[in-house]
Amino acid sequence: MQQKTINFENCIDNQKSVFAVLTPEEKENIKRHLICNLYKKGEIIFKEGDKPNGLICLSDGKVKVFKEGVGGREQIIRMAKPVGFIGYRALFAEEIHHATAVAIEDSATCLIEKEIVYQLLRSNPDFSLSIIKAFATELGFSLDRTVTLTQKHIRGRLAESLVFLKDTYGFEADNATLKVYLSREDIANLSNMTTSNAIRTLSAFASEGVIGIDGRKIKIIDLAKLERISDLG
Amino acid sequence: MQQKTINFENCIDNQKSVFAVLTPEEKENIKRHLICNLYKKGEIIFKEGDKPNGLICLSDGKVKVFKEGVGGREQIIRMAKPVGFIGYRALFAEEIHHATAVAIEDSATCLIEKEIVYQLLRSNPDFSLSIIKAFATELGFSLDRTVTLTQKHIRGRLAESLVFLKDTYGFEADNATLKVYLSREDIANLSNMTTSNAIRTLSAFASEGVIGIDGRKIKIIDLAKLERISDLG
DNA sequence: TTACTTTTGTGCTTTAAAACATTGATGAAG
DNA sequence: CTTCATCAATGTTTTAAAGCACAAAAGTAA
Repeated sequence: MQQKTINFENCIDNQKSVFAVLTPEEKENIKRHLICNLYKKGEIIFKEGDKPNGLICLSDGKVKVFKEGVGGREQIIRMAKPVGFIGYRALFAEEIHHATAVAIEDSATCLIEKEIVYQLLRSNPDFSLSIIKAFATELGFSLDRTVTLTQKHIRGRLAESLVFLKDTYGFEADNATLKVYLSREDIANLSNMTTSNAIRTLSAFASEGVIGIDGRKIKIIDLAKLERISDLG
Repeated sequence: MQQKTINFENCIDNQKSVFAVLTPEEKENIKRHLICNLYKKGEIIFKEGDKPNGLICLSDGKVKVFKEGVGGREQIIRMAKPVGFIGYRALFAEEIHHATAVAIEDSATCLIEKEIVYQLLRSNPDFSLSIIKAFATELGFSLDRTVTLTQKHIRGRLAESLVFLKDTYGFEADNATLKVYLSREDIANLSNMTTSNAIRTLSAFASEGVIGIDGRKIKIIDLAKLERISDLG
């Protein structure tokens, strides 16, 4: 257990989340029942086969969610940031988890029990509507991704991943360095390629002046060119 | 316009659909407002960029839904059968369509206007819940598919597609012939491969005695073996 | 029918990406 | 500081799948 102070309530009060449509009373009720957890970098939050027992909100940190594929090869299907949710698909499908969530840096989560979530869905139509919209949007991303992961070539896929990481986590203060530090293997698993190819292609991008590399620090030097590589496929 | 008589109400009364939770009055109200359409084989029902104006139910026929990828290559993301819905993702995400739906045989659809759908979502929590569950399940399929399409080899992907077609459309009276007749190109677009490779691999399966081919008629001879090929990747 | 287009089937070539092997960094643990 | 382990980098080989070219078959329309 860490000593760091985390504002767990940020999950509920965030104006962009599905909770924005809740009444103050509903929010208070959730807050009273939050079950919060801390995870160290590398720790598993849930894994394939686990039964979901509530809606997990990532309050602080970063999390990768991946599926095991053929021969144990993992495909990263989501990168979560605060304040976002993880594991909700299995919860609402009433299935066991089909993916594994691992903290890629020290992280904090809050869990809202299943019963409370369903109670809200039944009592607040706006909440249901925002969940439906969130799922429909997410499904759109997933389908887009299926097409790009299968059709783009290595350079296109890697470029797309880098742009995706930028969009998700943004830049450090220098306005160029990606605010997320992944291993080459994770970058490969996100982009559907082998680790060697991720390394090779990152080097290629660096020597072309599109990005800068310093260990796990990746600096985007020419975003327009990176986007062009991504779009060309 | 065809003369064939279609029972359009099957969309609403189907016990397995999301409408099963509606009251008789709600169902009657929908039925009064149904907008029905007939499409000939090959006709477009909606295309990428169109604005959805309601929930489309496929009442009769078969429909493929695909996205245009790199270089215009199409990836089939859904195969719809009666009684199922198409185009609902864009509707609920409040986006334009990100995919195109084409009838692969003469088909009939009913459209439930957007306003009526949203009115139901607001008034009937069970309806919302079943929509949420449907989306969560669908997202699960999509994520599974992303992994198999990217990680399995050609034989595995094709075998998976054939099993998928069997699960979706079932068999003819002989209990072996797939009850759907796709071009080799469509089979390829479903399985993320080129047409030549689909043809080649189908021939290979046939000569191995796993399937039988007679034009577009595909007979599954050894389902267990086909599933094994699919699982091995 | 005939002509024309589309679809299917094959063989051959090329290429992108995986697999493998090895070495050099980097970093944590004793 | 040294040792061990993980991670990154790079070159080489192998292979799966795409690309291409062409011929045969099957639909489709005039």
